[in-house]
Amino acid sequence: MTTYYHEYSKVLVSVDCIIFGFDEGELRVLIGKRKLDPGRGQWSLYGGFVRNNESVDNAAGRVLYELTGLRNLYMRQVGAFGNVDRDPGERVISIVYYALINVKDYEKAQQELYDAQWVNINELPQLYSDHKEMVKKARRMMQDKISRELISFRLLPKLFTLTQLQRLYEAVNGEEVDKRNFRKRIKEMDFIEKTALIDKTSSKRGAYLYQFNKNTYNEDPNFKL
Amino acid sequence: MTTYYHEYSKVLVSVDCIIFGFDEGELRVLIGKRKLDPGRGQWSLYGGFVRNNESVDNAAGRVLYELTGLRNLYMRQVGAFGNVDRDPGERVISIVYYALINVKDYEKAQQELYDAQWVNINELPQLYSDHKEMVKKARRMMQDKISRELISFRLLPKLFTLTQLQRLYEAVNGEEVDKRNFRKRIKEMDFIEKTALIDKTSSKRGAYLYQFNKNTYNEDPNFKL
DNA sequence: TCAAAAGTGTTAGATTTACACCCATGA
DNA sequence: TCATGGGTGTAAATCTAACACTTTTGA
Repeated sequence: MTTYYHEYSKVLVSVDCIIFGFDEGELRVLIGKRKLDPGRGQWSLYGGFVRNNESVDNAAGRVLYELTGLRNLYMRQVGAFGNVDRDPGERVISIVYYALINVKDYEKAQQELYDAQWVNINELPQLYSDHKEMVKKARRMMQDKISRELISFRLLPKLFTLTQLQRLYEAVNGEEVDKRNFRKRIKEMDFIEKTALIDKTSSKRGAYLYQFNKNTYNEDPNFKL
Repeated sequence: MTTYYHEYSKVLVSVDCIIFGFDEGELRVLIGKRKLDPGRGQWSLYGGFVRNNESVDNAAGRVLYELTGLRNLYMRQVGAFGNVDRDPGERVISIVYYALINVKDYEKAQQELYDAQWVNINELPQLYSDHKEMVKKARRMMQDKISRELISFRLLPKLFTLTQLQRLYEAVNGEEVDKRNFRKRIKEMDFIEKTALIDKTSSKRGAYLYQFNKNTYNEDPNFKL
């Protein structure tokens, strides 16, 4: 082992993940009860320590995989939280990520295994340490991102109705929008394609199902959901 | 010392700073030749290791102070860079910040002490490790921020001309804008105040000097420079 | 007197917002 | 038959972008 920087002290580094899901018209976050001391039993984000042989991004990917059983989730870094006393146990610098998942891809079994709960982002209980702050920052960054890049499909099933898409948009931004104006904008986006299929789960008449076409979406420079 | 997490391994954490300045119509970054091995002599950002008794933010503030002699600089976190092999010496996770400084506040003596150089952001030489990537990301974040929040005054002298402000705007965004349209927008911003003073350094006729008034600017929700 | 930067308005086009009714269906 | 969610267009208002000439003054 090299020792270039031997005079400097090392510190524990963890990753914490805000897992966003969209269900029943609500933007939700996956949280659980903390399973180790200190703070055992408190509501908390899912996290883990960064290992020697993995990048920080990979550590986050691993934690997400362990929890959800899903690989290659859409995931972005929120930033580092580094106050000296942020963790009551010992000094830990935490690097925070958010991930977007389609709740239907996430198995019940997996959820029960970790005793994970989906909670409406506006109704979060108290969370361990500075996790609430992390969620706040993640939400802001996700809002920003979702309006600039085509990522909403990560939160939706392959096929979705325009009403679902609108509700997602509203849940993310925390404000309602006009149906006609919303649909007018969507109609101009070639990468949101109407299929011939009809969904009847939420109305008697039924609503057309749409899908994203990532090929048609070539980093459209004017994209703005 | 508590030992809650004794089974997990620790790692070196550093901070690296992108210091932005604006001079002669150019957006510039402060870099220097690396003074320690490995990589001694290569162009590099300024950085330092996070100590046990300081938050990560404070570590960045300290590094900035050591280098520039200035306290309470405007500073924002860019994010964590955590690839396993990013530093050729030993594993180091780096947390990156950018800072904005008014080049006139930065003393020559201080600059010579650290052998620091202002370099046009579009003409950077090769930089140590992943520092070039850090600059790229910092620039994108700064662009975003400067158009949403009143921070440009951190890069300008107290008094400035509208042409200077426009050049700053153009240097940050990398594209020219129409003078009349720009000035029209500025005129609507109450927190940019015309003074009675005239600056004659850049033209025979002279240009009015303006100043920012932070009091008038109450987090204007519609701000968009 | 002239070169160089400062300063100043108008208009066409594009974008955004507000707004209300009919449709299809299963219960 | 009726309650429920799905679907559709137009007009006014606002915002954005393009564009050119006059002023001042030191060299």
